[in-house]
Amino acid sequence: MIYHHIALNTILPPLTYAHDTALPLGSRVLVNLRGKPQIGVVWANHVQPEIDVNKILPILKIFDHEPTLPENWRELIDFTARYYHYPIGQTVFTALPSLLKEPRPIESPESPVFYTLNDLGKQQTPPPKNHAKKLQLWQALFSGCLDMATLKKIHPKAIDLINEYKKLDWLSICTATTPSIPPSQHILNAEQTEVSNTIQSHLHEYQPFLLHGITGSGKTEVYFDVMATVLAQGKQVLFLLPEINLTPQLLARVAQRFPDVPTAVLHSQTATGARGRDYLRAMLGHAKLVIGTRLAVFTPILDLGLIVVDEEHDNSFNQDNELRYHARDLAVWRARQVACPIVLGSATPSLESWHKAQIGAYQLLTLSHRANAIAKLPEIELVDVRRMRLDNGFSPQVLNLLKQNHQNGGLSLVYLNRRGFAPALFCGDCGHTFGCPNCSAKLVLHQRARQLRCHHCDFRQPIPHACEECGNQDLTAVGQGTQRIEETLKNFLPLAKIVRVDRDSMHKKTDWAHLYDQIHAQQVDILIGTQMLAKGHDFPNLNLVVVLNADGSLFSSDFRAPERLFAELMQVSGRAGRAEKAGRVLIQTQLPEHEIFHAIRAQNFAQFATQELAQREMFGLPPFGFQAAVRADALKMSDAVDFLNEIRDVIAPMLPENVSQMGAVPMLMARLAERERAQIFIESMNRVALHRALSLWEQVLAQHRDNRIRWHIDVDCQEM
DNA sequence: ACTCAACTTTGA
DNA sequence: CAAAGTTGAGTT
Repeated sequence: MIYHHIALNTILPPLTYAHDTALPLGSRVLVNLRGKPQIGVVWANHVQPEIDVNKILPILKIFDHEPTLPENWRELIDFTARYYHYPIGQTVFTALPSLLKEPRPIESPESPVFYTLNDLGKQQTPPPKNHAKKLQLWQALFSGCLDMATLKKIHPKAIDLINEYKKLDWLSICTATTPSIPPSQHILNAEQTEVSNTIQSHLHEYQPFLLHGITGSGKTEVYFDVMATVLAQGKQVLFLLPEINLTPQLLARVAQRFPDVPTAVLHSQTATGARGRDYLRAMLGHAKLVIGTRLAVFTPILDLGLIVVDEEHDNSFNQDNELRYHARDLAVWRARQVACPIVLGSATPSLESWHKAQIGAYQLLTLSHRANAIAKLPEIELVDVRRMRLDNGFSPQVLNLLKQNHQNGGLSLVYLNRRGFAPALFCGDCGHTFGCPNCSAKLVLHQRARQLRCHHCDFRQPIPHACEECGNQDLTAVGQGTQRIEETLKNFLPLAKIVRVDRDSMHKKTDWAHLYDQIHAQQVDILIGTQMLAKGHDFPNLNLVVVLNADGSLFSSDFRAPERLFAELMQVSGRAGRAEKAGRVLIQTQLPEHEIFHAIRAQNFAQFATQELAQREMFGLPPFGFQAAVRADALKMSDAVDFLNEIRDVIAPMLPENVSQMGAVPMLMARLAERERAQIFIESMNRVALHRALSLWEQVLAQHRDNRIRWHIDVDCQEM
């Protein structure tokens, strides 16, 4: 009997099961767990059983005929589980697409077949010119080796023609091919060429690059130029991007630049079947280009030659529930594992990556000019609103400019990172504000839906007519949300076509396509939007950006708040002036003297980063020190706090040197979904020591089980 | 003797 | 974690 460790979807380490032969590691199997059949993955074989061999159950079913999950993927999972202090089995299950978690065999995708004209075929007369598509197809077969999907794109009846040519014995058929990469239509400028060449001189080794390129500097063209080389060598490329919203745009560009490259797309909204299929295509090496959001970092890839992480500073790469991982950091680990280059690109890099570039761990590459030579960086002006009477959140100056720009036929963007109508409802008599019953957040007024809503737990209630406390009927909406801004502007500029873009107005993919059509047809005068609109979108005519109420976050106690604000403001400013029209940016602020605005006005990331890193170094904060949070939640805050402090005191005497533990404190968002949350920070200048301390916490937490309290560990936590 | 929910243990 | 086992107060 051979004993195996099988990774299962539990918090337990892989469990022991028996089979009469040794099964290959990474096989999918079916085993009984507590009498119920469950899918598992073979994690080790020939193991010495640690429990009574009579209790060991047989493996019920082996999905042989299926390709096994490769060794480097299993190493990635092992590392992820270890680094983020999360059970292996559950890590496996977050890394697998649902198709592979189903207890039935999967048909692995057929090796794609490629067609090309053989010598006999090439001697034939091409189809006549009046059959344009037929001729195109013939030419494609003459010069390249293509699969059916690509051929169908050229000519919808490709199947019939191929069968006809096959009968005539004009074709040769091959099963593996390096895709043909047509030469780029786009000519890189000197700076882009230099950056691309630098990356390409490190193609077969582990080398992380931090590509710092200002907005509109053409980072994507650089990625594509390097990708072309890697793909032409037959190697695969993993391309990560922060949001699903951005995939269609990128895919369109990919389809144009790499029409013949088989591509896999992996994000949470790709359908189960398609995602499973693309996962396998990447794993078997059929898909050469693998594009996706953070979860795509777990895709097994047969022959990885390059990783690109676009907008590497973006927080969407961080998963903040269940398995709390950072896809950018795991991507760097993968690059090292397979010895390939990785390009982290951003206009406002994370201070972690910037610091690594400063100390030489990453190679810094810079794009300092806009790719479109006519496009100028926008001018950024601050509007000091401290002593100003604002009209529904607008300074007179800003309203004037919006009016002017509309009259001149320009496109404006009003940016406000707050959706809804107003962020709070306020009683003029007693000062009562309406809070969420489940969270420590104010309810946001949604005028059109006639509701108060909590943006954290989605609690909803109809708008009350009177104050809960004093019965006063005079309730006022305080502050601005995108809906209110929309209303104000519609009154102010009744002839302007105004479109609001936020989570409440954009539900479907088609909404985005529609918006793009409208903008390109110049049917929009003013866009009002949140973050959603600021990220990565390209609106050529946009020449005025207005930022309302920029500095709320500077009062926050989260040490990353300035970093986020800087990135946010650069991001949204960068939307302006992408084409020939010069761009102008106005930022309304209460804190015009704040240090951060010097760097913002100068649009100088390096200056900002230097300032900010000096601060971080002084306090031993990341990236100089390493930290993790242990969080607990309970019905009562005091239970959560006491629980954490109790465990801290148990650990204190065994704590490794140079690790420090703070006291437990309520989280910034202290109440969420009817539970109260506390956290304790564990910090060290030494990563290994920090992990030893965390393993200790894991052990002690497991011993102190208390079912009123739920807890988790968050390594390199991004939210306070 | 029996029921049900709260609490504890266990999984191979 | 989630399911099955254990316990014990409260019925019948």
